Formats: sequence, structure tokens, C-alpha cells
Amino acid sequence: MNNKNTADQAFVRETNLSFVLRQIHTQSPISRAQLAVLTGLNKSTVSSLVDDLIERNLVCETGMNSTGAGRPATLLEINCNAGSIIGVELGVDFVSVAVTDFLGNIIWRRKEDADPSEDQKKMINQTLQIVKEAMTVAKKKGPRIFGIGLATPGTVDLKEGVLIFAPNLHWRNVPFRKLFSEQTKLKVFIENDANAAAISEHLFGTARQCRDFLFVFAGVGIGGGLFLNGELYRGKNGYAGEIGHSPITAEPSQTICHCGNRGCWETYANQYSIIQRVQARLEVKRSSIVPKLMAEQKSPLTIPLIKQAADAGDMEARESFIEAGHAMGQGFAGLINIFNPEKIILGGPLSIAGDYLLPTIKDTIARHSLTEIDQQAEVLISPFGPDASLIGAIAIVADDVLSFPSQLLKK
Amino acid sequence: MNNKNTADQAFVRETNLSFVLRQIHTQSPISRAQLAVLTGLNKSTVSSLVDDLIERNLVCETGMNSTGAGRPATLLEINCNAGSIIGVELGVDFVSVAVTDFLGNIIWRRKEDADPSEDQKKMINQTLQIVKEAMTVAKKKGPRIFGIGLATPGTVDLKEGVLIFAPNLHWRNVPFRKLFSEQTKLKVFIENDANAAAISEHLFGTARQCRDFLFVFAGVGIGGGLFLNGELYRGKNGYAGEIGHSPITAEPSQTICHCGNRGCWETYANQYSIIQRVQARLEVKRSSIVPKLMAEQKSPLTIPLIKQAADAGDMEARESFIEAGHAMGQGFAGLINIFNPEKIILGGPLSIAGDYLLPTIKDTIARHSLTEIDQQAEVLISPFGPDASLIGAIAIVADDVLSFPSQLLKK
DNA sequence: ATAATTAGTTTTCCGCTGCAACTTATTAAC
DNA sequence: GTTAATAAGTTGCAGCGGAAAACTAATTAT
Repeated sequence: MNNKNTADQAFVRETNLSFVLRQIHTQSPISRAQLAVLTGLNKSTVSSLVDDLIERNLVCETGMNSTGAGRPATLLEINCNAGSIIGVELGVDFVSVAVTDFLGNIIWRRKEDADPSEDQKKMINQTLQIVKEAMTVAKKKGPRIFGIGLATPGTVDLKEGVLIFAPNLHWRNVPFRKLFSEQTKLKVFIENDANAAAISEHLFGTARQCRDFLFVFAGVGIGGGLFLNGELYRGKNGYAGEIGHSPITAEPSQTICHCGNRGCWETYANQYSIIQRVQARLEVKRSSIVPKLMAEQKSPLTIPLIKQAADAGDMEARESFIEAGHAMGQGFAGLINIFNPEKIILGGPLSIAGDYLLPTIKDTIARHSLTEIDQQAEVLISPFGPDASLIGAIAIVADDVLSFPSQLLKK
Repeated sequence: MNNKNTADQAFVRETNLSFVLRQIHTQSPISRAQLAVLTGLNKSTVSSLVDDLIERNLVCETGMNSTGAGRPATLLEINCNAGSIIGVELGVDFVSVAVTDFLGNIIWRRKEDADPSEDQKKMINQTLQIVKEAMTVAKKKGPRIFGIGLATPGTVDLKEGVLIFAPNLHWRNVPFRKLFSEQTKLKVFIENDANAAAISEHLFGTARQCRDFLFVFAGVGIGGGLFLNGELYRGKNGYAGEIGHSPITAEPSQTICHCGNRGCWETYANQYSIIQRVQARLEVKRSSIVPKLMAEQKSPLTIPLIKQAADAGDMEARESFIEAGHAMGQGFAGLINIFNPEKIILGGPLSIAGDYLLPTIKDTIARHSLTEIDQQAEVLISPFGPDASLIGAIAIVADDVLSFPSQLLKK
């Protein structure tokens, strides 16, 4: 029953290797001497660790840096060609797969429509097919593939690599690790979509040095990835982060949430609520270019389309976003009171409308935060937008390499 | 800039010493052999660690345990006389000081009325006076005093031992560590009252083996101590846990909270709101024994008095608690959605009415939790009741000893 | 009385980091 | 153009801590 709460020499080595590697990841380019100062480790220890990382092909020397007197420093960087990563995002109506290098730069990607409610086996086979294609691309790039990351809605068993329950997909107990590793012989990781997105921000995005931040995934629902005390918080059963079902008092609560309650923040600020807002406004038929755009593109009313209208100056579209932003701001204010986070990052399908949502969100937060204390949190739009979870799937694999570098063989 | 993210041999030793000590703390009595199995450490390593802990007087052998064949085991326990601890709780109108042994058993205590708004210096001197008295009591018990713990409302700088800001006391930047350690030459720790209470539950109370739980401190306001991933979460500036200002939709929001918003959970479920509920009921003058009790005891309307009435079967008192419990349950349901905790523990002045609040709280949670997922959390009343923060002050000192046992000298 | 079983200790070994002395590579000064 | 100063990085050694295996110790079963 040893849950690795104890330590030994191997643990010391792994801890220091990982820490040095992470420092190079965030601070590169950097010299051994700088690393010694930064980590507090002895120069000789840093040299030994760096040699190790170079032998494992994770780090490379990329030049010299002469600053004034003394021997010039050898600069170190992450070797972005250390290996490639395959990421898979499972959505309610699509599968997305990407191949990236070690730094998360996308080399290849594909997105296909899919219907999980139709036939689970079929969708899994469809996914496996794309993954195999991704593997051939990755192998062309280099011999080493670090693994496959899978981001999915719902709860997961990280250790066993099993999807426990995804209400949106109507799936239960899908042993993804078993299924995928049998077919690919690769290491397979699985994580909840919002959690994965949070890790992507920590590793590749806007929360690189950040110990305490929240990732808010806004789409069909509103879910959260909670990154606290420098690590992901999952709760007792992995259900933590259902932030969308906190009530807000913005508008009289007419809508009943699918959770059965009234007033849930999610019902005022999710994808569908914005579409409804626009529809309601169109019915009173004010001047709006939305119907024109719909006709031109033969498209139903979608968030991207509303965003397009807003970009063209359409006031109905803009005000719909502003209304949703108001609800979102109230939700964020509640989170700030509870978590006092350094940052809140908005991602997912809705984040493409960030420019219209953000000012209202910030404004509402300012009005609803506790006045006595100064606890402002930075509110940001995820640089990965709707791909936050896909990049997150990549990130969980990269994070494994950064956490356990000695699992890789020396050459 | 080494924030101790690296490891060395000394760290290994401290980690293992601490882990073994904590195991003995929670699992005692226990043998070296059992510890080896439990921790995954080698038998010889466990022996060496235990010898170390015995030399530091933290652990003692307390007997044998023969189970079937084989050499009987030597049982180990925490030495409760390892040293004593002084705890101080600062309240809005009182100071409470206690002396305990290493296991948190109270040896001596004193509570005095105090008025922080009147004169800060005076109240600090008053506190110091009681602390000095506590020290003489502690010294009589044994030579070693582990330190002084201070629990206070507001935010604190743990590292510097400074009270940053306590709105309720109207205090700012009080350097308690400096003030107290100069006078006592003891190690001084400071912590927010709700956080301290959470630690007390983890160490001495109902959350001993629990990685994820919330402590809800209900009194004048409603504050939370968030224990997540096995450690306290404080947020970016130490303001995390302001859970009382999440809105609920229970009743039409008439009251404006001191935070400036409407609908805050705290306004429906704090001490004052219950007193108001009873008052409102008395005005419609139903049959209630509350006025009689007030006259008999020459007491204003207080929570203990209302509790007394409820115990005597008074329906107005009971229903007031039930109404508040309903609001509290909605607040708890929101927390469960966000945190998926293993437990929620209710403490503070209001917890004396736990018997009346608990059934309604549980009922409301059941009705408001997400139905799709099974995420029930255990709801408990703190065994320390209104003393939760005082015991918390003790706990932060004990926790320091458990975390860094090698700071203590060998005899 | 002997074997079996379990608890705990002793001895040896390996690997880790820290430390100090060293080499290497540059700039600044005369 | 040589020497001193400075900073980067390496080498060798010491000390420490945990793992493993062989040991001793103390009991029960036969």
C-alpha cells in the first residue's frame, strides 16, 4: 500500500531531473550555471543532470552566450524533436486527432464527424483508424513516439486508463488504454477534457508559471479544470469542476437546467443560451445581418456565425454576447471568491467570441467581487480556443515525459 | 530562488521520518514490521527511522503484541508527553488560549472577553498575558514547548507570521510572530481561523485519512477551509475560501450582504439570520418558550439560547434552524458540485445546532446535487464545535512537528 | 526438543548530492 | 602580446541514506 509518499535515491534523482527539465522547458534558452542558481542545486549536480537529459535526447545545446568577462555559457534548450505526441479529442459529434512535436507544435491534424450515440464500437474503430494514420506521420518525423493522449468529456480512471462515465456521449466503462495500447503498443493516457485543457495552459499556454488558476471550458455546458497548489484537483471521484451549476442572480430564472435546478449559471452562458438570445432578438425583428448570413452560408444559427455577425458590427449579435458575458462574469466572480485564483482562462467553442465577452466579464467581476479585499484575478482567453482539449490531450503526454524523464532510454 | 522543489539526502530522510511519524500518529499502536508493509520502506530503514524518532522523544514503545506464531511485535505510539502546545484563537469579541499535549488533549484553557476595535495594543498585551500564564502551565507539564499557534480571522502571511488584514477586527499588518516570539522565545505560527480548523479536523478530528474535504465555519459569516489533494489550499493571496458569498436561489433575495451583493448564501444561514428568523416568528407571537428563556437567563437572543429552546421542543426555534439548514444545504450542494469532496464538516458557533441543521442540509443536498453522477459527500458536525479554530491553532503547531521531526534535538 | 514463523538488527553495497579544487574559455588591463 | 580577472563547467572525493541479504531474537506448533 505504498502510495509513493516515501523517498529514496531514485526519487531524488527523478525529482531533480524533472525539475531541471521543467526549468529548461519554461526558461529556455538557459545555461547550466543559471540553472544552478535557479534550482539551488550544486553546479556539479546540474551538470550531471543535464548530461543525463542530453543522453536521453530530451535537451540539446544550442549555442553560446557571452556576457562580459568569463567563459561563455553553453545554452540549453528542449529538443523539440525528442519525440512526437499523438493527441485525441473525443467530442459529442466529432473526433479530432493531432500529431505534435515535444513542444506541442502541430505537425498534422484531422477532424472527423462522428456520432457516439449511434454505435460505440464503430466510433472507436473510426478513431483507431485516424490514430494509426497519425502514427505513420509521427514515425516519418522520428523514431520516438511518447504516447497517445485522450481527452474526453466525463470522468476517467487515470490509473487504469478507463473512461468511467460520459453523460454527453452516453458511454460507460470504456477501457481506452487497453483498446488503444493493444493496437498501437504505445503508452496511452486519458483525462477529462476540461482538466486536459487546464494542463495545456500550464504547459504550453498562458499559465506557464502559474500555481493557481481555473480553466473554464464553455461550450454545450460549462465545465472547469481546477489547477490548485501547482497541480490538478480532481476531487474524490474525479467529478470536481462542475462549476456551471452554481446559481447566479442575474436574471429571473426561467430556464430549468438539465441538472434539475433553476438559476444555474450554465443556462445563461452556454452555447445554446446565446443562440437563443439571438433568436429571441430576431423574432422582434430588429435590423440584423444574421438572417442574411445564415441564408448565404446555408448554415443554421451557430456561435461562429454569430461571431461573424458581431465582427461585421451587428448589434443584436454583440448584445447577445454582452448579455451572456454578464452571466459569465457573475459566475467568474463566484469562482474568484471561492478560489482566489491567479488567473481564469476561458476556452472551448465559446472562446472565439472572447473579444465581445471579455469586457463585460471583467466589468461584472469588478462589480461583484468582495470589495474589502483586493483579490483581482486575471481573466484571459485561451490561445487554443476550441482546440484547448485537443492540445490538452497532447499536454498530458508531454507532462508525463517532463515528470518522469528517466523512463526514457539513454542512447 | 530555490523554493525547495529539488531533493537531496536530507530531504529523503525528513520525508521518510515525517511519513513514518504520521503513520504512527494515525495508526497507533503499530509495530515496525507493520510500518514497513504500510510505507513500502525496507525493514531496516524503518528501524533506523523509528530509532531516530524515539531518540527525539516523539515516539515510544508501549508494549508487545503477539499474534500467533513468531516473535511478538513491539508496539509503537506517539509520545503524547513529547511536548506541549499553546494555541490562541482571536475572535471578534474574545481571546481564547489553551495548552495541550502533543495529541491535542487540553490541559488548561482560558477565554476572556476582548474588544479588538478599541485598542489593538491593549488586546495584544491582554493576549500576551494569558499566553505567559499558559507557558508556566506548560512548563510544569514538561520541559519542551513545541510552539504557539495563532488562529485569526482574515488573511495571513504564513512565512513571515504576519496578520495581513482582518476586516472583522479592523486590523492590518500585525507582526504577531515578531511580537510573540520576542516575549516568549518560542516558535510562533499563524493561520486563518477556518484554515486552522480544517487542519485540526485532518490531524485530530473527523478527517484524519481524508485527502479532500471542506471545513465550513459558520458564525458571524460563513468561511471555508479548503483541504484539497491532501493539503490546504489558500489561493494566490490567501483569500481562498470565501464560500459564503455564492448566491443561492432559496428565497427571494431581500437582504443585501455586507459584500454589496444580494442572494449570498451567508445572509440566509449565518448566526444573525437565524436570530432574525426567530425574532420575526416571535413578532407574529406564536407560542414559543424563547421569551421566557430570555427573561429567565437575562440574556439577549443568542444561538445557544435558541438551541436550548429547540432542545425543549420549541417549534419556532426548530423551524428557524430548519429554514437556515435549507439555505445551508443549497450552499453545500454548490460546493459539492464544484469540489466533489469526500466530506464537508460544519464547525463554528452555529455547529452546536448541528442536530437540527443536519437533516435539512442532507435533504437539500440530495435534491440539488447533480443527478447523473453519484457524488455524495459525507456531511458532519465538527467534534470541536465552537472551539474548532482554537484546536486548529494547536493543530498547526503539531503539524509542524509532524512535518519536520528532525528540527527537534536528539537527547 | 526441534522446526516454523515472524520481528527486528547488522553489514555491505550502491547511488545521490555537496564541496572543493580543478580546467576551460573568454574579456580587461597594462 | 602577455598576464590577470572572471565566469562556466568538470573531476574526484566524502558523507549519507535506503535496499538487500544475512543475521539474531522471540515466540508458537509439533
